[in-house]
Amino acid sequence: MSRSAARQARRSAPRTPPGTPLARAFYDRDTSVVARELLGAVLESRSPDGVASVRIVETEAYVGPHDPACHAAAGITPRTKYLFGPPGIAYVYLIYGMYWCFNAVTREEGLGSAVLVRAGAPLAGEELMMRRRPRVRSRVELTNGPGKLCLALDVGAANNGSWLDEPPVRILAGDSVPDRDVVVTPRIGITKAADWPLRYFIGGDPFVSKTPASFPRTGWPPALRDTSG
DNA sequence: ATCCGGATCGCCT
DNA sequence: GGCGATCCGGATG
Repeated sequence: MSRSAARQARRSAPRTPPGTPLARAFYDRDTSVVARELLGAVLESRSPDGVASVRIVETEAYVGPHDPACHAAAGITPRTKYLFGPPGIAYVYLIYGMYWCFNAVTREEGLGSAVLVRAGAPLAGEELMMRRRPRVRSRVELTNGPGKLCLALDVGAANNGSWLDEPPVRILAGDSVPDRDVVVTPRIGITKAADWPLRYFIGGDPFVSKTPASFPRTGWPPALRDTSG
């Protein structure tokens, strides 16, 4: 192991063992860091129909009231109530009157910041997810978007405000994704703060919702480059 | 491959 | 009255 690799390993010190829920303290940190570190984690939903889970491959950070694209910028409403709740709960909201979007609330209670989970790769319960999305023809359409993900996992209003370390919807530690595989770009589908680079995805993963024709392999954090050696 | 409109609810001006 | 952190189906190069 090289000197820099050893440094790297030490910096990412106490990893949660794969398959165990991420601790509530995991979410009580800078929202962009949480967004980055949720890549590779497992989003799992349990229902009477069975268990379904995905490996998270795409996230976006919505960093608080100073972020014009964040729902927190409009203040507390019945709809955004849980966005302002404690870190480690779900914020699930209805978009376009029709689809649900799933977020993990971050940082301190009352700030109003969260990570949108935009896409995942099926791990368990793929048949169940297919049954929930009968019109889907190809495998990637199952979970390659925030609304699709919620349909496949049956995430909706009932999960709003619930803790993410407890069923029915949990986030579990998964494999760690190396910086060289992480791509950072502006968030998509928004018009305000459209150039803020707060979207994170695993480069080349087929389940990413929209992959640019070419994207920088900047890794993460963008400024960190190993110049030793 | 890309563009467009429709569906439909919460909250804004 | 309008605009979304979207998805789907249909029309068009």
